[in-house]
Amino acid sequence: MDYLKQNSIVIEEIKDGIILKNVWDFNAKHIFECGQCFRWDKEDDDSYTGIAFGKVINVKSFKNNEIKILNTNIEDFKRIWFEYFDLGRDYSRIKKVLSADDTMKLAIKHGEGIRILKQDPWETLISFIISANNRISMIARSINIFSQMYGQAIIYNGKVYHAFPTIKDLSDTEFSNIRDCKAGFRCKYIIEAIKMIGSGEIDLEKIKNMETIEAEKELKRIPGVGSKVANCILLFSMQKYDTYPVDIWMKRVTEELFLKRESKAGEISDFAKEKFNDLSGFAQEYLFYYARELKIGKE
DNA sequence: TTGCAGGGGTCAA
DNA sequence: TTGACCCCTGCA
Repeated sequence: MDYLKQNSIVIEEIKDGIILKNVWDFNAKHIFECGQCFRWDKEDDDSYTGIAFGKVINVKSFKNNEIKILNTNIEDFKRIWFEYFDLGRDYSRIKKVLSADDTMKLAIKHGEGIRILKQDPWETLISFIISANNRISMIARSINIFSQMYGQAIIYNGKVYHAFPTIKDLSDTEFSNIRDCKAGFRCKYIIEAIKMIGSGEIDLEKIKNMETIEAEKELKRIPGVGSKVANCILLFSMQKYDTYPVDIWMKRVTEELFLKRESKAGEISDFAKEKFNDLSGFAQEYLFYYARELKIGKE
């Protein structure tokens, strides 16, 4: 099953942006705070301003299934944001299937508006290398500094933002001051990753077209990329929904809600594969958000 | 004020 | 299987 659906979204152009109507299963807070992305900041009006694919936009979701996106137009929506927000997928159906399990039903209730973004694989790779044994606020900060150092400046509302640097932006860089981005021991991994992608030794587009198992193996050739980071890249930027990234939170929540015992990382991903199959990635996101909201497993 | 644990893992021994 | 690893925050 592919869970795709006929799109019934109505697009209306307004001054500085667009309004989308008939958008189901979309909650900005759930989407931007479920751990999949690091470049979206909450504003005072509960909207989120973020940077992706070299653009800055502001997104606000409303209870009546309307979404307002500022600093964009219909053309960019069709070209970039429709796919980025995975608007062609029927999350209602996914939730219905997963809700056959009572525990999942409860978790989904907390994050009912989660959607898995289709992010840029290159940016996702570097971002999740930085995420290893790190805190969210620190990860976001490092990515921001890294972007300021090497990425293109974008002005929006009188404020300067920086696009995540493309591999081209980095081609002649020395990286003598890479440590300024405060990524600590991960800096050496970042440099190695840049070299491997830049030289073509690793081809992310090719990996995206591989089967999940092969793709994970290939990603793990990059230093700083282990199982968890590889699975995040696969899920958040390569549409491999049969993945179940296991970090400390997923270990806690899976043990507490399903396995009812201590277990190893391998056991947890085996369990997920068995139980959720090709919806593992979606289940993972609902559970992750639920676990963090309720601090499950953390005494 | 200082000191120490620990955080959305990975690597090397 | 285990400890080190940058950097920073929270808390004693």
